[in-house]
Amino acid sequence: MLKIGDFSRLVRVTIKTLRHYDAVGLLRPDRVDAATGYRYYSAMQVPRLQWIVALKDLGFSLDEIRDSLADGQESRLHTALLRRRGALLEEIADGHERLRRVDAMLRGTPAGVSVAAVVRQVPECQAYALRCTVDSLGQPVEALFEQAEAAVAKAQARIDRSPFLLFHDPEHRDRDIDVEVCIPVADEAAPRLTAVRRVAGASDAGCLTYEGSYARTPALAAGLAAWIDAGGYVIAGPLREVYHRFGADQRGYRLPAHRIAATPDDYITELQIPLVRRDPAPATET
Amino acid sequence: MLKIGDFSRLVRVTIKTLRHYDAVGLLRPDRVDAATGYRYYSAMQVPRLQWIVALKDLGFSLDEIRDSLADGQESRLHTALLRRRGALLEEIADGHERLRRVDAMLRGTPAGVSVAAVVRQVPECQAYALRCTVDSLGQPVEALFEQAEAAVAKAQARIDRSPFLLFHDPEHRDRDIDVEVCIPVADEAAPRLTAVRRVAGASDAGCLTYEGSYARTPALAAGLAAWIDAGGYVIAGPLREVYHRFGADQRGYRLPAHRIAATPDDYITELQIPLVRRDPAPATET
DNA sequence: TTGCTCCTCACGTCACGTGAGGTGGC
DNA sequence: TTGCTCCTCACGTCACGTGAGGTGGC
Repeated sequence: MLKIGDFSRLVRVTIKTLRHYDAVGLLRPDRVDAATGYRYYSAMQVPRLQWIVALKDLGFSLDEIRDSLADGQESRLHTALLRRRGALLEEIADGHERLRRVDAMLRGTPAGVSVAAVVRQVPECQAYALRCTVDSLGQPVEALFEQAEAAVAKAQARIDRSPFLLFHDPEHRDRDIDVEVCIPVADEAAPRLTAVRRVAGASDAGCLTYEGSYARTPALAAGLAAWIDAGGYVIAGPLREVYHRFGADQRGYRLPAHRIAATPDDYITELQIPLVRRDPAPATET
Repeated sequence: MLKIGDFSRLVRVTIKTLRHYDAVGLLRPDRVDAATGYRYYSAMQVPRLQWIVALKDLGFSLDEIRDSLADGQESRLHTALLRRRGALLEEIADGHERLRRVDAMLRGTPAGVSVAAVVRQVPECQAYALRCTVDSLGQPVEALFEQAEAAVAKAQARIDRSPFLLFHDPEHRDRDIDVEVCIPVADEAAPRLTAVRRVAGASDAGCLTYEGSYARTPALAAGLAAWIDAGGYVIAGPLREVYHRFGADQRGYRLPAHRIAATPDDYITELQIPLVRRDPAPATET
């Protein structure tokens, strides 16, 4: 019989932890003195505690450990280990993904550059999409959006996600701008619509959200371009203009109220540009 | 100006989280109505929140994020990202190590085998070591331990870790057993002693702790051998017998009281055998 | 007016760590 | 007897989530 301090030294687990395992029923002392409350452990309990420590190091919760080590449940332990194996593979993949992102951010934030735009991931989505060459960004684009919203509304495919405009033209020549109007739709609604396609996301996109009328866009787009260049990035896909909150004059759409702005001052718009690093080498070696 | 619900939808962050960020001072609303307490956000706050989300996804704590995003502290962000990069590399290495261990445990616990012994890591250590060929495990080994403990005590190098005996003989022929007596010593004490060496650890060792006299050892060692075989392991190094608590008859040693057993019934001993998997292929593919 | 949104407590989560304040055992 | 060990609350950590109970605004 070992007092808690002796057992603690033997297995190199703190007294507090042993008391906690007693409290949650994970490892009960062999005997507890009724008068003093002193806990007495047996050396026979060492293997069980070693299992607990080993499983905890693998990332199991104490509840999972209790279940896995239940008497007569060896097969549970086996399946729990298999599940954990899968989870570990995912964690490792996540780690690589984070490493990629931290490297991207290191490139995007050379010490001293102000934090105006953000590099982040933009998810892939499914959208009702109309691509067209237009001669101006005003009325023709608006007409395309009204047409698209009408089709989506008719199919009851509208979801509460912001519509956006893709600029396929790398250079904005004054005439003949190649744009694509996109309305995100629900996956299950796709069969009811023609002209639905998957719009690719971007693992790194420079993003800039602003409030107010579209008159601000050109200046902000120029600022974003400068920021991209200063951050060591190169543009890797079409610019996307995302309309988070927009004109209520377009009444044909059935939209939730929070999507509708009463005046252009209340518009909320986001510019997103897919990026890749100019120099593909990692920022620092360890 | 956006009410919290609108801002929440815009940035896809829950209202609860936004309130929490307000409470901890990470992202204060642009304006708070004094009468109603309503929070109002501006679209200008979107980039900051996107930074917060991006850094949180990388594993930063909210405190670290607040520091990293402090005005005029762009260099802090840069150094924080560099630190995080190093931490991520470590996390990935840990993930691989855990994966290796979970595979080892999957091999060590075929469904249905009872959990008597444990596969775990045994750390490397520095020890005062006397290697000798003896003709029995009784008196000659005891004499070696007394000699070693005396030397260690004289150099004041004793630390509170269990001494152990290594069996270099793969087969225990009746005569001429090649054993090594080891007393762990502190790193900084090494120069004051001759016969100190680094004793290698094992990344996977079959471990079995028991209480009582050494008469139990042969039966338990045989059981351990059977368990190893059933688990698909092969012995990969010398057996180690670790004396966690042992005879008080050896009075020459200056030991903490919890190391000394009054009777052989109170001895606590552990058998450890380095192992490798018989079949080096992973247990399961995902 | 109804229903929706917003508010502020207060408590729960997870695996313990950190005292406070008191007692048993050599 | 002193000092060491052990005990039981009770609260803190971290980043929110989950109600409870109540109110503002269209």
